[in-house]
Amino acid sequence: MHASPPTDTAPQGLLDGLNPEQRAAVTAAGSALVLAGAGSGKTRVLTTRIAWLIASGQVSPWGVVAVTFTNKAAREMLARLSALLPIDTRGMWVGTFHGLCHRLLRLHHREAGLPQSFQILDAQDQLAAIKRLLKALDVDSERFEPRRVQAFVNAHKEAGLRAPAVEAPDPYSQRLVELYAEYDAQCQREGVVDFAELLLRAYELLSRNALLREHYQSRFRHILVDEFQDTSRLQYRWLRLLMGPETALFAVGDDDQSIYAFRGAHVGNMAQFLQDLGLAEPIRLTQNYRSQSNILEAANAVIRHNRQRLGKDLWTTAGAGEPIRHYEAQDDADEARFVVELVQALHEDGRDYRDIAVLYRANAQSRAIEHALFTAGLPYRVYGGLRFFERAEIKHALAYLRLTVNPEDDAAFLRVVNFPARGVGARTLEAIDAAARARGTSLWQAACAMGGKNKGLATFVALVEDLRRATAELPLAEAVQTVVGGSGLIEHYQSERDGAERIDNLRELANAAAAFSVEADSQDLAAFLAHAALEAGEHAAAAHADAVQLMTVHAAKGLEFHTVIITGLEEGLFPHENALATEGGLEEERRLMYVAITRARHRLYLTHARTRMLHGQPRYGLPSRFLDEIPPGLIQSLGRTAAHSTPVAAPTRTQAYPYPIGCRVQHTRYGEGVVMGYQGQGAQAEVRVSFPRVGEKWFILAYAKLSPC
DNA sequence: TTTACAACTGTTTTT
DNA sequence: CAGTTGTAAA
Repeated sequence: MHASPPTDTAPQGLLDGLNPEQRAAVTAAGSALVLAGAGSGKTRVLTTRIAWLIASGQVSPWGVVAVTFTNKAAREMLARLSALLPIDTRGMWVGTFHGLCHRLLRLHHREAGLPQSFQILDAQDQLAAIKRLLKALDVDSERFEPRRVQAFVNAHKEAGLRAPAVEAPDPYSQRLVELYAEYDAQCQREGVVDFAELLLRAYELLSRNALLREHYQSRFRHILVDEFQDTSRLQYRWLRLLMGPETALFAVGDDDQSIYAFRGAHVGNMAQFLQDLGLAEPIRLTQNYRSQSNILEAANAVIRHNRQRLGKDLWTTAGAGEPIRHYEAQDDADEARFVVELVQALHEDGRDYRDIAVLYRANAQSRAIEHALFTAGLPYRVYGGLRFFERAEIKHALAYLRLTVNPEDDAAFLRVVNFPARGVGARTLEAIDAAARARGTSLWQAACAMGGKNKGLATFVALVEDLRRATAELPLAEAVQTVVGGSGLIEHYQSERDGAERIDNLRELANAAAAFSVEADSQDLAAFLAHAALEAGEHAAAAHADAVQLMTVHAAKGLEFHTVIITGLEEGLFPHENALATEGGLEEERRLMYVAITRARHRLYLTHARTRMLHGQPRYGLPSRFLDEIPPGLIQSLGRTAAHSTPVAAPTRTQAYPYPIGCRVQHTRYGEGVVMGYQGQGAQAEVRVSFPRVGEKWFILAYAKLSPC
């Protein structure tokens, strides 16, 4: 069980190639805080330290906890670790906060007051559960918007507060607190747990159960945390609970990359940590191994505008590199066209598509760029958006699966009791609900009791029982296949216009289950369902294909690319207007910009559009202040002409429309109006005109008798 | 009960 | 503009 005694050579070899600061961090005795700038080799330090601790016999793999922020980072850490050391990493506690808390709760579900096969609600499920609750309690969902209730519940759980502990100064908050309590009661009844609950429940489990706490405290000798600046107060308190007198906490973070305050991240944890453990100074890693110095200087210059920081400047031995290039686009379509032409030009120079990332502040911005790349025939891959396990058809299939594990799962029941439609409508549902309420049972039990009354309902009950029986003894992948096949979902989507992709996804679900059972060495359906909720599924198609990478700045954190294009640099968009209204919002937006810039190794392009379509309306934005914060000497401006001098004519290029947007035109019937936009090509092309009295109208360009004024 | 369509509304970032 | 919600008709 214990690691072999230290050998002189093995641990030393691990330190080869590290700079003095990195080495100090890896070998630090006891607890330490590492302030690791972007591209300073933070992940390497973290994994090397674990390897070094194990190889030098200071700890066994069994005594290590490593917490990361994303599943991807956890996987990467395990992969690097097993490359450094010949150990079996499967028993190690490496994962996200949510993943580790989930593990803890599964192991000790009884002590945590949860049923053995408790299920996890993702954000979508949680919202649905709240809507259902509001309806059941007959709450005016205009006054108590479901999203707001959800935010209220999550914010307080993340602060470690249960409903009775929440202060409610006014009647409105009082009602919210009541709803919080009701929501928790409903979850408890149904045996489900939301994301925030995973953390809070795990925290409470350890804080209330001294025996359990002491067990883990003496077991875990080294706790390592990645992206420490993104931990919440509760997460930090959880870590502290896990620490015994002999436990060392090694936290790596960068306050300049703290971009999740909106979700409860508390940068103050870094200072708190120093204070709690009596540490004087963090270990600073400031040498950057990623970017050319022009890029680094731009990043340093931007982040220097923030007041709230621990302070550090990145440096590099790399050369200045190319200037940063800035393009001012006419509108979002022009911006997208610039991206297309740039990608084509870079590719002709021999650059792989996968080396190029297009970043944006908000997901909605991807559409225009995707459209342009698609029509130009360029390969691209979009990160984020709807993930595999979040797709409606997958959630339906998962609901059937959940019912085979636990038919009392009301949320799953409601999701599929009438999907595909089998004649169980609102009325029947009301009756089931009333019966369940009267007898204090789950919807499923009520449905079973009144089975014969409604033919569709009886079919459904029989179906779920059949599936349950049929899958009881099957290995995971086959069970999934059986349920998907028996659910009738495939037949349903076959009759739908664009159901083909959905059917493909349903088939893919069985593959995902097979992959899971190999990877996790488990045939447990409940575990697979938890995996689906916790890891919404990167596993999208062709991760390794050569394609331009499209993602939000948030999603780009931790990644790096040869070339980065940051789009939408307009006031109101980046920095986002909503952020400007909140305390400290601007500084967080600036950190976001800092993260975006530091993703680039060699080339950085910045674009902004003078007008951008938003909610179907044009919007005018001034260039982002972040552009002004970059020293002018580092930036080269690309004029419109320069961009268009690229010989490749993008096939996306909007055809010549007769009147520019904003042009005043005369219509024979409605009089004078203003051209707002166009749609379609050739003979079907339509024009949208806004008239003072009648509002906006669409006309077929070829027929509308318009003349310029 | 289901379907079709009109009206309305809201849009930051996510484990 | 798109996704959701509500109302009317089949």
